[in-house]
Amino acid sequence: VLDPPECRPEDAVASRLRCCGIHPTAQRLQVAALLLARPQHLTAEQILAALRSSGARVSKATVYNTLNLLAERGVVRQLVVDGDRAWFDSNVDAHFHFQDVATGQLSDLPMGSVDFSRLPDPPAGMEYAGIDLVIRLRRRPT
Amino acid sequence: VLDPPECRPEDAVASRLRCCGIHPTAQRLQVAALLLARPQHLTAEQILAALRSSGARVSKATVYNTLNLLAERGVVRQLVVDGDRAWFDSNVDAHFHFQDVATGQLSDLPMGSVDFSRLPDPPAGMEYAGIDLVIRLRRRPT
DNA sequence: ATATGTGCAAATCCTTTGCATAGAA
DNA sequence: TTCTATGCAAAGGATTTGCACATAT
Repeated sequence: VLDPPECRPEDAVASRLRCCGIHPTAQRLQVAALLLARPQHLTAEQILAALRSSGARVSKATVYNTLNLLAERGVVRQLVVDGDRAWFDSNVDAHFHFQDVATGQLSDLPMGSVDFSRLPDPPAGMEYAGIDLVIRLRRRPT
Repeated sequence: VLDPPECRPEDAVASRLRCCGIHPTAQRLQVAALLLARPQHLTAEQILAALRSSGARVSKATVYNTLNLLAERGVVRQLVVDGDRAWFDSNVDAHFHFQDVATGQLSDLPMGSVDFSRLPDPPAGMEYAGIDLVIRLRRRPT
């Protein structure tokens, strides 16, 4: 992945937003910086709570707006693994997930731990837009 | 898959429910018969609408209750492919899905069209509870 | 000025729940 | 009876939306 030339390397997050044509406002920077801080999966609610407890002044609407915008531009990835809520993943590279069915907890599959020896051709006139693989886990009975 | 011995082959749907310990009431039979009629993916809302337009007397709550019950007992399978709504799949055998990202439409992957040459070991103390694979599709640009 | 963000609260949408009634054993 | 299922309407929770205000260029 190459950085576009117009990308000046000042603040990493800010420039990453600018690169995608996202105006880096205070709230957007806070949301993005929090989520992108490390590989993780967070819900909108978790992000809102974390920002507020760290003293940030952000509204719920802005958190949602921002996360949707970031996901749309490919800065983060939105995951749908259960019907309850959306998870936002700071890792946009191709990777898959475990989910503990009891707790809902998500974790990344180890890199390279999945390999397809066969995948279907897309139906006529269609092309792949992505592959979502979720391995559901339960506690092993003793 | 063997039919339990106490399963008399009268009405197929009714006995399938009884086999799972589900009391086959009128509404449950209607919901199950509609969904199980053929391999398909339907939402609760679609099922409710279809039943009502065919003259059935069912409430939304009962449709949800019934679908949850059927899913719990393994008669149907609940799919979570987008955050908007749950889909219920009449096919409970292991299989995967295409989803058209534009329309949300689901379809089954051709049987045997996916093969894993490598899958991760479950984390310590955990075991596989299932694998959900969704291949997102978009219209191919011309 | 003029475009764009932001916040708040209300609105939506899907799904669940509480409770009184209807039905089955 | 006694237990279970149903219907209705209200509740719930996540997400979106409308609109006035604040902000940045």
